Amino acid sequence: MPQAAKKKRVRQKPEERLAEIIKISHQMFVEKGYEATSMAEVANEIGIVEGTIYRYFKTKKDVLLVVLEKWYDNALADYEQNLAGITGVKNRMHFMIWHHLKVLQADPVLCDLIVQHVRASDDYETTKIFQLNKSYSSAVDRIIKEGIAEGIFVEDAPIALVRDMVYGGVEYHSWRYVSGRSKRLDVDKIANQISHFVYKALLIENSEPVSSDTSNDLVLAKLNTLEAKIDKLNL
Amino acid sequence: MPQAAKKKRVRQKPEERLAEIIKISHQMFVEKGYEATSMAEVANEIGIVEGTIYRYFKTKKDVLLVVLEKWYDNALADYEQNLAGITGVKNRMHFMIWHHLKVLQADPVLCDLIVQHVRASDDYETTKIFQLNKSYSSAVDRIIKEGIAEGIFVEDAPIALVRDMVYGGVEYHSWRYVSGRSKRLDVDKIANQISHFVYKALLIENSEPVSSDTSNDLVLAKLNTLEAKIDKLNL
Amino acid sequence: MPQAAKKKRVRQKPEERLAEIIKISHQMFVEKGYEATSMAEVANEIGIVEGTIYRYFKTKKDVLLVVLEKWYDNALADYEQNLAGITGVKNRMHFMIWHHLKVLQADPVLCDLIVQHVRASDDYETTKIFQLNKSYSSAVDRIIKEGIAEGIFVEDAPIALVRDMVYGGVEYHSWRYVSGRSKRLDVDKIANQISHFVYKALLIENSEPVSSDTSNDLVLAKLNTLEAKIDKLNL
Amino acid sequence: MPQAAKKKRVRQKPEERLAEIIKISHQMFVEKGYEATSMAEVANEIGIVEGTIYRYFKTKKDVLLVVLEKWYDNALADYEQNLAGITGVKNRMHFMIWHHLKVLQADPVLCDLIVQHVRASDDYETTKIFQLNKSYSSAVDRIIKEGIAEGIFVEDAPIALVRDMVYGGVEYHSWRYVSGRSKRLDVDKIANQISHFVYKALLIENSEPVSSDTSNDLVLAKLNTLEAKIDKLNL
DNA sequence: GATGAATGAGTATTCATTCAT
DNA sequence: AATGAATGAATACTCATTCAT
Repeated sequence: MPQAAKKKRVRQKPEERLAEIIKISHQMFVEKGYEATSMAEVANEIGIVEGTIYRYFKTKKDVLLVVLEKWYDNALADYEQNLAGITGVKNRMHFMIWHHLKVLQADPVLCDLIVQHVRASDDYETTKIFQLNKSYSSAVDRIIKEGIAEGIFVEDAPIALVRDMVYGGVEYHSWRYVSGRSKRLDVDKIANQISHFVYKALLIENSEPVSSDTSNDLVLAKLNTLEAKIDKLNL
Repeated sequence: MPQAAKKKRVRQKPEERLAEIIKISHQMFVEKGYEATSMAEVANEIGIVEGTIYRYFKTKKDVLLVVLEKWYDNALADYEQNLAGITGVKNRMHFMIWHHLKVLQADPVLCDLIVQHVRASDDYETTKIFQLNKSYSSAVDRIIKEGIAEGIFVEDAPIALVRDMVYGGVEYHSWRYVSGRSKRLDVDKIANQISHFVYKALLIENSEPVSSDTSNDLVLAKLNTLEAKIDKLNL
Repeated sequence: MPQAAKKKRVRQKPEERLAEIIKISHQMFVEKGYEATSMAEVANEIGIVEGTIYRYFKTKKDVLLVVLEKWYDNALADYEQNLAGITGVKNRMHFMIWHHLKVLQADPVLCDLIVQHVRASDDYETTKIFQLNKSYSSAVDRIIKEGIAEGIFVEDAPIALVRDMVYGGVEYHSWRYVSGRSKRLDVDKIANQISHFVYKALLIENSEPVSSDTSNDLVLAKLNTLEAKIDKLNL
Repeated sequence: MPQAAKKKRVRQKPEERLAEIIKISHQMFVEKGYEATSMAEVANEIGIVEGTIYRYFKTKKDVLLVVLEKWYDNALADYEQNLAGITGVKNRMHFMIWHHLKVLQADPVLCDLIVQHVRASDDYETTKIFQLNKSYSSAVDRIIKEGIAEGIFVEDAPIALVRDMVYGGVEYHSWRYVSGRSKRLDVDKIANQISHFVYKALLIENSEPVSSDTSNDLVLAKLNTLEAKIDKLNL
């Protein structure tokens, strides 16, 4: 078909143009998938021309990378802060899992893009996403170590394995949801189940009741503190 | 002019040709991935022309499907039998997990192909692979139900979730290995860890040494001690 | 997909096999069109193998040619005879047109195949179909010449043109029907219209009333009277 | 190694490139037919690559469609105007037929392409060509109705049939010429013949010298004469 | 800084026909 | 006589990327 009407040429600041490319690419990658999205379509949607995108990005994959980085960065923006504000191993563990589920629920497609196109590539470890992911997943390690330090988790807790089971389980479950195999993704319920499950599995065998309030650990900690103080008083 | 020697027409039994196509495709899919493998390459590798492949398969994706089916079928060939020969919930659970890890360890790339190209497709549920997978994963359900029936697992064990965590965890862990992020895949160790982990998480709290209603007692004991101390102070 | 169950090998007399190939090809050409019908499909439908067809035919086009010949031959089988049994220029003309319409109505697709694949080819004039068609269309010429000889058609009747308009008109009209642009193909009505149209156009201007059966009666009555008188003379 | 000189990237105005593609495609379609013309050949002839064509056209068939539209549009450009300038039913009818013949004579192959590839397709009625053709053939209807209104054509003139015979006849005749079966296409002569033929066939019988209800009378008159002569004999 | 026309290297798939068995 | 496995050449269409303007 012959050409359609010429689009108006809108000149924009580089940062805005860049932001626009990222935004539209993000949208289209999510809607149609990475491979099914052609640069021409992206350009057309923005109202610019393919060549222009290549002034900002060396490669289509670069666009994807930046899109994913931006999104990931944003998704984890307040994660650490929020996590820092939560006390108690169980609470923190619960929040971690809950947060991961939330992220997956909000943007399952992007997660998939990371899995398929970033994590699989050879230079994954050089990407910013790898860094983000590392710091993200390190939280699991920290929390478990906290539990160990507090004496509620077994000393030989298989940290890496727990991480794998938490993330793997969440991803696997979410995938069932994303692919339509599961009807609903009840984030709160699943988060509870998983955290409870993991918590229980890590507990020192006779250290504590598994069920009980999530505040059990807190209570113990407080009690210990209290005891110490009282001891001092007694001296 | 480059070489253009006429290829000798080699006639082969259909089963052999078919097997050959499946074998070479399998290899190349594993080595280069599905998309990066062109039918021309496969044909060339075998020493036939593309058209010949299309006498045996309607479509490239069909080739993939059959390759995966064949492999999967084979991988699960004696699984049920072996599982049937194992007694004890813990042992059975361990075997189930160990077996899955073994399969993934042997052919992680094919697993990936299933995830990426079969599980993702709309007609997944009509594939033989779906059936295989279903019967495969149903083993998890059965084992957990056995545990419940035997009175060692909690009545409200989140079966689906456990399944997700087991498979998800195994896949995630294996993926780290496959992608080279993890050095070794110690199947036995991991199988032990996971099965232990899951087993413990599912145990009825005071039914076995694993759990602990004793923890409650501890708190109570602590509180009693504390109370006594406070009482002393008050004197 | 791998091979399905082997078909039983049925050995047949060459003539039967040939007839079968022609029959099935005929059917499939009509149903799916020439290009859309593959030799493999034809063979499969018969229960034989591609190679076998090529023992009977040199080429796919040869199959088509024979199919069309056989059909055409058959369609015109009793045409000449029937035509010979009809007297009167007008009646003969009407029959000729009516017959052509009937043929087109019965097998419009085959006619189309002739137009598209046979008539268009360079060696058309060497085909049997050309011969058949020639003898077929020569009937038009003969009838018109009869009309001229009888003194009812103008001496300079443009015979070739009439032939073109008759066949062209019929084909064009039928095509509208075949392609669904026209609802019904009322063979009798159209045959009447065309023959009437042509007849009138060819009539010597003041030789005879075109319409009216009433005029016929008058003439007949007159002729009868005349005959009686002549008979009397002969006495 | 054969020549592999890098092609110089020649940039051209879109309209020119488009025109070029249409022009060359037109030529090659005419020379080799639609199916036998590959996009690669067209591109090569122009000196561009296939991909470039696909910047201007979505599909090979689109190219054909535009080629045909352009040509048809052009062919009919001044038809209506010229027709409007001609008075008299007979003259107008003659011009209509003559014009159609002229078009066919000038580009018989393209007509064939329309017949084979456009008119046959399901979405024919959505094409511009359909519109053009419709308005084109409606001229026949109008002219015949004029004749009826003027009282020179029979009231019940089978308009649709006439249209079929005119177009069908012209096409059929032209086809004989195109396919080399007819030596010459004497447009003027044929146009005269057809228009005369049609005109005469449509005339009210005794409205003009052409027709004749008078013919009946003439016969009767002759018969009367004859009778008189016989009567004389009887005396 | 931007444009957008042009590139070029794919890629799956089809099918009439051949020929070794 | 038949088989049917194998051929091989063709073809429309895609798209990330480049570069002349």
